[in-house]
Amino acid sequence: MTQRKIISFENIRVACRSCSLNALCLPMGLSSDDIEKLENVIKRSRPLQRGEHLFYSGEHFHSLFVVKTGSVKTYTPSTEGGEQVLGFHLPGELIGLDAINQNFHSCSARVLETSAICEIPFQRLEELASNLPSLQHQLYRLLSKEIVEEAEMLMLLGKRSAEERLAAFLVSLSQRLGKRGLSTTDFHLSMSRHEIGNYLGLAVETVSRLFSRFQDENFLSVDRKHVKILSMPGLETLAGITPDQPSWRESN
Amino acid sequence: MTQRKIISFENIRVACRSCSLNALCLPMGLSSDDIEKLENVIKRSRPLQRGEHLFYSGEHFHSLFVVKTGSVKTYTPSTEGGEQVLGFHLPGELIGLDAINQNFHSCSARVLETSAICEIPFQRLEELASNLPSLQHQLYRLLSKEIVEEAEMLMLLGKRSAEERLAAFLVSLSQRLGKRGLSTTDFHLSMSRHEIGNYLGLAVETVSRLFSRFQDENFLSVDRKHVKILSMPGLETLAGITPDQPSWRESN
DNA sequence: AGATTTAATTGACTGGGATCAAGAGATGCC
DNA sequence: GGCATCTCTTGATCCCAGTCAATTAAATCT
Repeated sequence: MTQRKIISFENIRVACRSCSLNALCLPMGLSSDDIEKLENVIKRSRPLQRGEHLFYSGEHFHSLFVVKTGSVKTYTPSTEGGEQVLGFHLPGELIGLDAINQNFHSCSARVLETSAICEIPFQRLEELASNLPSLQHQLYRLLSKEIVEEAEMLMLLGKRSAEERLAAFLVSLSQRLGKRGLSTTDFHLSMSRHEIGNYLGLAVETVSRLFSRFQDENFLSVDRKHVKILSMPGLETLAGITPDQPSWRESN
Repeated sequence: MTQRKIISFENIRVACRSCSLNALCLPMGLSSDDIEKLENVIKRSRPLQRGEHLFYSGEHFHSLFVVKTGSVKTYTPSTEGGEQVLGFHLPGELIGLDAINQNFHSCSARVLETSAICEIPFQRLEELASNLPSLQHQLYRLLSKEIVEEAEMLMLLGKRSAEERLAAFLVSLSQRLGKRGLSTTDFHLSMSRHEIGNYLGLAVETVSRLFSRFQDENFLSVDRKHVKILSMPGLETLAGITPDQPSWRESN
């Protein structure tokens, strides 16, 4: 079930230039020449199955990872089997940035469904970035973006009600799927109710009850892990989204 | 009260090499030569008074800031006067990393007491980092460190009780003061109860009650903003600190 | 296909912490 | 100095969401 990690017996050369994610992913905004140099550094391994880990908390840090297809959750295992889910990661998202600090991973990363993953040896990336200012800047940006997103999450956990949290989660997920060319109103949840609750600081039962209520109130229809959003404006209102948010929040 | 920002009419050259913080701050681990190059980039302005801002949310990003003396809080102002406090920053800590992402500050930074601040124009820092791999790495590390710290905060807000939150806050503050050569058991809180509560996702009244209770139970004595910790082990227990934490959490 | 385990839903109850309210100190302002 | 404002403390009450418990529905195993 929780098998050991990537055995890269087959390091396929990655072609970022022909990858549909390159507008969202690390190569975002780089020149074609620079992307080519980046490709030489990136490795791709066999697909991982649900339950496999990219890395474990405490493990030595050597690579960052990017989801190519599928989804991944990151979490900090706490003593006594408990855990705190830190995030759910969709295609194009970079994982492992927390590990640069101490050369150890401070969280674990587990695949939620069969997923293809790109691996980026950090030292080689760092060397490359020294010579490519635009890549260096892109890396700073991605680190900074993670900080901003976690800060938004702090706000959610510190100030918002259960209803606002789940609504905000669904709206945010919908937007992220949209950026990847998928439906914003009709999608599949790759994580369990338990994991959603853990992520949002809520009990499973609360999450379940809220799904039922959102359905009763015709904001969405839910069948097991399949969600159809029926009223996005309604959900946004529940999420307490203030439409005065400046446009710079929209990016990537 | 909320005056506009730093008017650097007097850009004193900063001498990081003779600054007592250089073991904690940006220069950490750099060679003396590299620190000298860094000094050429850093500006210092007149001291700021309580209530003045380093920057406001939404403002254009040009510089990072480091607290030299005093303390600063960062927060995201939300609609209707509410706010979420994101952090309290002590000498040697870098502020503004969230702004790299979008070239806008996504939070505001306000001085809690008269403070000296070093300003680091980011573009010049970035250029310098391209040529100094150790500085480049240090920057990645500091960004990563912020991510780890926010993740720890997510855990606190998502899973811990009010008692655990306040105890953890005090233990953490004590440790950070200790690293700066100050007393770990006897210190002054530069922030209000309200700000502590906001930061920890608690009501002011809850914070106040907990201070009283911790005092009744002889874990500490508190007089207004002055705190004396009487039983650090006791507080650590309240904080739910598992002493099995590996040593790599201890750094900086 | 049937047995076992795990995930999800729903109901009943409880409690931690928010909210409301009042009073006591501080601090700032003419 | 004295009035006003803001901060902090303490008490009383309430309610949101957690916990406990039971049922149903899926997924996994053999």
